[in-house]
Amino acid sequence: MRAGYMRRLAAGIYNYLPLMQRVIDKISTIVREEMNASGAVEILMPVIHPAELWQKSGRWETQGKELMRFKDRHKHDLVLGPTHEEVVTSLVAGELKSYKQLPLNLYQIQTKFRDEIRPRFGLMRGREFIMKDAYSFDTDDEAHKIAYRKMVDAYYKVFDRCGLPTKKVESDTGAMGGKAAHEFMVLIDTDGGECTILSCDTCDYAANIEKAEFREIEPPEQDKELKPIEVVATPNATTIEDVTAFLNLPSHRLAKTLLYIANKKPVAAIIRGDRQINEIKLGNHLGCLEVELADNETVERLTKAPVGFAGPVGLEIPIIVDPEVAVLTNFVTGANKGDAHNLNVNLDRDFKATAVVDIKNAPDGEGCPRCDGRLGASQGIEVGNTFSLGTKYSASLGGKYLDANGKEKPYIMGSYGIGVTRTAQAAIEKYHDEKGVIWPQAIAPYQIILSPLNLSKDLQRETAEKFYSELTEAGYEVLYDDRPERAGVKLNDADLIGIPLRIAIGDKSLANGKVELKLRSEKEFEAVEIAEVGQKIEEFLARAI
RNA sequence: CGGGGUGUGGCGCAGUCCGGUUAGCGCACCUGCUUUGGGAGCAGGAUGUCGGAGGUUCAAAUCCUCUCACCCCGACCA
Repeated sequence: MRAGYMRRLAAGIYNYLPLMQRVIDKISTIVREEMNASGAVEILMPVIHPAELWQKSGRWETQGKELMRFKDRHKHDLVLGPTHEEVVTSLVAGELKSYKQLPLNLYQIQTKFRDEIRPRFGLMRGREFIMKDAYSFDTDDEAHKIAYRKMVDAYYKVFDRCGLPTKKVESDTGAMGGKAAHEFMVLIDTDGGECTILSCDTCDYAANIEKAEFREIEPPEQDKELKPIEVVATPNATTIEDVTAFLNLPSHRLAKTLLYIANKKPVAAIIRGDRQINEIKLGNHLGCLEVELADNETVERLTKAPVGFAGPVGLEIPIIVDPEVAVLTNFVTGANKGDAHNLNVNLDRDFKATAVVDIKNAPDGEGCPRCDGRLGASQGIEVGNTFSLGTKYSASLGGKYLDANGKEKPYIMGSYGIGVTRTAQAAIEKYHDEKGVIWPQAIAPYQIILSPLNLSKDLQRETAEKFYSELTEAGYEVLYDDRPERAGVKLNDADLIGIPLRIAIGDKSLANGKVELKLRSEKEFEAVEIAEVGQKIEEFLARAI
């Protein structure tokens, strides 16, 4: 980053320079305070994990290539920890034997590793990042709910204190497993978000697009009577746009057939032409973590037609149909023949569905699944997540306690993450202008930047030095720009690094016994009598984000 | 994983097609003088295994082979 906060060392791996280190420290402190207040206890676990733990939980396989693996000199498989469910469970399994020792919540703040397929967006998706991870252990679901609630409350407080109001949304559990999950999203107006969320305009339903459901919708206006199937020539029309244009039909009267490879077997997914496939929903239905679009060769082998003309009629592989398609009549599909489509296709009469399940992204503007409201899409950055894990890890890693009746039971667990470096990045993304960053004061590296505009003038230098010692004495964090640079350089740099309050000391105001206070978030400065600066600082900072 | 691209002082680039003096330029850096309220001017100076290995050649940043690293796009198209 240009402002001197960090430097890239390798793809997705960064050095944090002094300013960023202070920001990380501020965020960590807030996180620590709120975690401690919620009753969680800080520990520190190793970065390197033995592969056995990951093999026991099954994530050695399911985490796939994202897991950083290596071997030591004895050829033992080791892992650089991306998260610590396995380690914490095995730790607690050795310590906790009685229900009297529960509930328990352990957390740590530490560097994590994920070998992202494609690191990008700086700290958004790095291969190495700092995360706070907490793990709760409870006797039963009721107790777990209380622990979960506490974490959620603590998360709202953490992000509010950081100046980043968040929205809690439902999310997919992914490779983490377990029962339910939420993500904490910072909403971004511009297009800086890394994922799309849908939220209801009436109730508090909100979900990641990976997970979002919506109310069943009415089928579009269409024929009541089933017409016989008809093959039409559609030369070179391989995309939905081509076919709608060629046949002069709306795209929602078309059904697109996508061929996937799931667990090494082909499967067809059929959704309306105007919808987008949701591979996570499809994968969840099929019971696998990753589904992959079939390559062109496979498509041609299965459909006996070039890519672009796939259809369900005559396909001899499992066919998953989206409910929106199931209610269509006389729709259009590929004909499994080059340059041809089928008209008037109907489910059940012309082909059988292996399953009818929701496998599409929830479209913008559709009905909320919980109330009469409408869903709207917005961009967000995920800064925290919470998972109800059930007994997935405790059962596989021997995490058991004795209950009041002397019976052995696995703990009910939860896992809770806050991306510390990503929170910093989210703040930058949310609060910046063309000149640079505008930090919320709670996580700014310094509260005040002191900028004497010409250090070669004795009066300016002496005034600045006096301010620096007095303000520091008074408990403010002050960055003193004592570089012998020109005024323009210093003022631009001050804007760039985004310290909330700037005190400029220059001849113009100093001649009247004044210095200039300016908030980074505001346009105008105010010349203030030197004697009144202390009081004015309070007023200014109270106004800042 | 597929496609494209780039590696040359600290940073950004030119030179490569068509091999041939001492490998240039801008910014940054150092010294001096002037300047000093929104990214200063002049003068002088330092800085390079041309990503790496091998090869062709009298001669390689330049041609050939291999390799490494990084960046961008795609992998939500049927």
